[in-house]
Amino acid sequence: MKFSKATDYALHTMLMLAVDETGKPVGVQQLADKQGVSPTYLSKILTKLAKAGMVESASGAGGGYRLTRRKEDVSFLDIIHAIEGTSSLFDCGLEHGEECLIQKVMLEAERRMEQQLKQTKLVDLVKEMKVAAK
Amino acid sequence: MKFSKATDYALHTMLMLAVDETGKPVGVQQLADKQGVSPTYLSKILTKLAKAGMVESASGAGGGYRLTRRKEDVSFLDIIHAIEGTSSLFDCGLEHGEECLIQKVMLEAERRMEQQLKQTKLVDLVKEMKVAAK
DNA sequence: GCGTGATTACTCGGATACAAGATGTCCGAGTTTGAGCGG
DNA sequence: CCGCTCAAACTCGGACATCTTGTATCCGAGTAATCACGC
Repeated sequence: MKFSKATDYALHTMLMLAVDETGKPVGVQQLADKQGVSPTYLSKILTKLAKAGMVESASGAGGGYRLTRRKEDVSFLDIIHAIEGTSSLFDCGLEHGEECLIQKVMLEAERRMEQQLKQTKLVDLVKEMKVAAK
Repeated sequence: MKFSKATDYALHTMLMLAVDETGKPVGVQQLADKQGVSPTYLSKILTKLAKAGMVESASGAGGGYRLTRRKEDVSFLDIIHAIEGTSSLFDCGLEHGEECLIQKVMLEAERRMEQQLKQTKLVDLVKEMKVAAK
């Protein structure tokens, strides 16, 4: 029960893209270097983000990745769901007739966490970073 | 990023022990049957719960497990921590000078979930079950 | 009736097997940019 | 100066290799209750 490193990379990558102001695509190489990951692996993660429609790729020389959606609209939860999947964290494997009370409690707890992650957008962190940089 | 089945078993097991009124130890065999798990595996989980001090074992014939703490005092979080460990769900592997803003957001989200899990006690479910049984 | 020993019903812990998922690498193929070169 | 070709710099996707973790089983050892037997 831990978030995967892939999620870690994805979040940091998205943040880097959000910080970038140029509008030009950023190369995988560059993104990978800053995080100390191999470019090949990171490109896998980016493929997932692309399939989720959060990012688009430009191939060829000078190519790379760029956000498709506005950074005001991309939440942490979106990114996490793109990498980890959207299924709930807890499954009650038992088949005791009625609905499982334990399951209900767990889902409610999960919902609280997701609520927090959904309301935090990329732009929030970008702003914080600019403030700190002053 | 999912809760393990072991956690599922642990929660259900603890609930069964909490429901039991006799005060006599309940055998692993019996607990395992109700959940469709092998007794050997379940005993492993119970060992963890025992080390966490939530449960005590009585060996020999007629032996089994029994709660040590009052069911008013045992929260979901206690049980989950006993099985999954207490380390946080997210680690920022990067070493970017300052503290990681992403990490902060993730920890806050996790904290929300844990707060919910901490305030839900075994006794709450026991009561609900009794109401439903009427 | 009473102690003593054997049997039975349990838990305990370690060692081991197995499977799945996370992590990471390699390679071949397609695409765009830009430079070089010839007309 | 224009257009063509070619090389370089990229991404894309699949196929592997590896490592860790979760899941599960097996077995030998210890322990308590119960039963049987002999005194």
